[in-house]
Amino acid sequence: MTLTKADRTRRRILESAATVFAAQGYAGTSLRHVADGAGLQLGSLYFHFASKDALLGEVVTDAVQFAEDRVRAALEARGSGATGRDRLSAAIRAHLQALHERSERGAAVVRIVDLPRELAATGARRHVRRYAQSWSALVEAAQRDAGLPADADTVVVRNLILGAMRATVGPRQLSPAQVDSVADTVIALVLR
Amino acid sequence: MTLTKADRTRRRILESAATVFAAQGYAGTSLRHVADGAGLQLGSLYFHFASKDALLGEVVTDAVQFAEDRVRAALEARGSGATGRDRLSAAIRAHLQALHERSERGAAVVRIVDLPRELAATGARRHVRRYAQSWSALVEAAQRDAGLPADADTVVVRNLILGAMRATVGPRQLSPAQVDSVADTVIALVLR
Amino acid sequence: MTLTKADRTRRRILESAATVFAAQGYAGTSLRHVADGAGLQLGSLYFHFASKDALLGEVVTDAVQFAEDRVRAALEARGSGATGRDRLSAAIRAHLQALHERSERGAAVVRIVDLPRELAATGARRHVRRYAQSWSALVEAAQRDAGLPADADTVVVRNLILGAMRATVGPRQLSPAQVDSVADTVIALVLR
Amino acid sequence: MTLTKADRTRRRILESAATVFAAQGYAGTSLRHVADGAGLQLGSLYFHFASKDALLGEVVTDAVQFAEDRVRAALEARGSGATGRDRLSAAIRAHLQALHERSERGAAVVRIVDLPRELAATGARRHVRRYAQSWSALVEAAQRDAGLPADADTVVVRNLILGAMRATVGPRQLSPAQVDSVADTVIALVLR
DNA sequence: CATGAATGAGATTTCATTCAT
DNA sequence: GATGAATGAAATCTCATTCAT
Repeated sequence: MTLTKADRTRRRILESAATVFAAQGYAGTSLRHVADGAGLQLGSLYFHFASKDALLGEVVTDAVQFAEDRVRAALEARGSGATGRDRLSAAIRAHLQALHERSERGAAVVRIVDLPRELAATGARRHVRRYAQSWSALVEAAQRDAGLPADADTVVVRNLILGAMRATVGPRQLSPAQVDSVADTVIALVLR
Repeated sequence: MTLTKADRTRRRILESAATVFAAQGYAGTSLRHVADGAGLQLGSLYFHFASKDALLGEVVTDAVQFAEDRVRAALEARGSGATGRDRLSAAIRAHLQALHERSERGAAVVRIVDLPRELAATGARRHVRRYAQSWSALVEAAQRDAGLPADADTVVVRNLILGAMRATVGPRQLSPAQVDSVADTVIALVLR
Repeated sequence: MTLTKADRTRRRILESAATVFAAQGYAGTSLRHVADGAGLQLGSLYFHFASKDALLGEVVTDAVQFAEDRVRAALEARGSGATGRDRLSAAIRAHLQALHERSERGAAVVRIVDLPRELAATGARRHVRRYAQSWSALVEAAQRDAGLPADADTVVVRNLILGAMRATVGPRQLSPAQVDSVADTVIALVLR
Repeated sequence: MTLTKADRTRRRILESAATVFAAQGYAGTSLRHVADGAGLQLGSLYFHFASKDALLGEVVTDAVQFAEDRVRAALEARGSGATGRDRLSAAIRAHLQALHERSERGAAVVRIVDLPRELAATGARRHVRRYAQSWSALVEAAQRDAGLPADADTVVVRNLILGAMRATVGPRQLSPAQVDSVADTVIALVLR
């Protein structure tokens, strides 16, 4: 197999860290807790990640890429002829699904995106920014479509939509059906 | 008048704590930092508050009451004849204004409301819940008005709207004019 | 009394630290060991010193000042008419006595003066340099006196003499009589 | 020839260790640093040395033998008819040259000889003691010659001379010409 | 009311050491 | 012979909390 032992351990650490970061925030996360979740001793984390900051950076990068992949796939499924409204609607559903996926992947984005202090030194910011920009494009297209208010600031609208979706993640996990229903509501609310 | 020295110190601590909690989150806040901000020694905090948790509880209670007051005042200004749409629109503007007020009062709600773990033992939860319920009522009325999608779950819609507004608070303080403009956008987005 | 509780604790920490630094070197010194020697809990050190580096800085400053005082007193006792030979001879005896004084004061200079890496940020370097310069002056005067080889580099000679004296400090404490005898030998060796 | 691969690796480790031990002291030396210097992975050290202590023991033994060889060669070059003064003078120059040789061999003796704690279990102490005794013999002969004060304790004088020379090793490497000049000064100072 | 001093638990990080491969 | 992966203990430092003054 092409997945080394280290690769598998790294992934276990990333998943444990994503869960704990999402639940407790950066400062509230203890690496001992992360290590426990990964079935490792505390010191062993440092074989795989240089510091808590570096670990956060990789978790965020990973989570953003995950959401990005889901959104891209959803848009590709719509085909190139779709309207701005349709595309935004598909993206909303995909983003929500990613957010509510098993906490080890999706939810981490939620809480951490607004903790930029610790991300300073890492490369994760680039990924976050790129993902945000792809949402700006989606919003702009929908504004041209009259799916969204045309005279509002695109960035503000984008942040409102992302913020609304972020607020749907709570302590309890939602079933896929519930996620779908929430997606319907978001779409009904913003894409009248 | 009847404001004792202790009362004034208490208020200074609450303001300092609100600022630091909002900026750094609960776990990221050190009481030394709070004490510095209040011009006190670390040990002196404990004369006024029993613990960090208790301090958080009071900050949240205080901040929620502050927002509640603003929203109530805005609604009263509309008079009792206003439509559901109008009332929700006024509440959105007032809530946003409270959120972006001087950090010592408003912003604290933002980051902390979604840290229910630490609030467990305090009375603050009651206030948060009561405020949320008053928003449910506003949303429901607007749904009856056809200002909002009538067939969506009221609680979900309420959380989406509050979440969108919460996402407007960032590291940089907004001017009153900017807050007004953001309020226009939120209203345009959800109350088409 | 004019010595606060904190002052007394600080001194206990400095003495414990001087002993341990001298015996184990900087890297080999654990602050837990220092705290034990001072009869404190580990964490309590940080009320008095900001970091291990800062503690080292104060220990070195303290030890250098101690040796400086002894040498100055000895020179003053000789009076202003003394020859360069006499003055250097008195300084050697005083320096050795300071070095072999209770380990909590003197010996620390010994091992630590040649660990300049850690002293970088502290003000201790200034003291060390000043003390070294006063020795240069003593050596130079003795060279003019023909007490020491006149054509040798003053700084090199100074370092040889200080190095020779430093080598007299070992794991076992010397009695004052032994220190005196060692001083006689040093003087006989370098001030023929 | 008969130098196996393991032998060559061992030597690389010893050289790296000598450099790092000399620069950072025993406690300040991390085996990862040593391994890096030898172009190996950390774990591989343990194939060649049983522990950090054992490695130190071999480094010290090696360094002492190196100095011993130099001194013996210098004495043999003087021939058997040389005076005690001449022999001591030659030994001083040779010892200094060994001390300032490439750091991988010489300098290690310097800092480590006075860390007897860690050497306890190893055979290195024997070598250090033997080398020190050969210096005692040199000093004693020079005392009989009237090259050194005759009534001083031989061991004390020996330690002063070795200590003075040790103090010449600093962070910066000296050129052979500088070493020669320092040797001249040491000889002028102690062998008037 | 407030401070100064101390505590003890917990945080991140480093490091010597082990062992299967 | 050497590496990769993990361990466990110890290091420095932070912090909520206590309590005598």
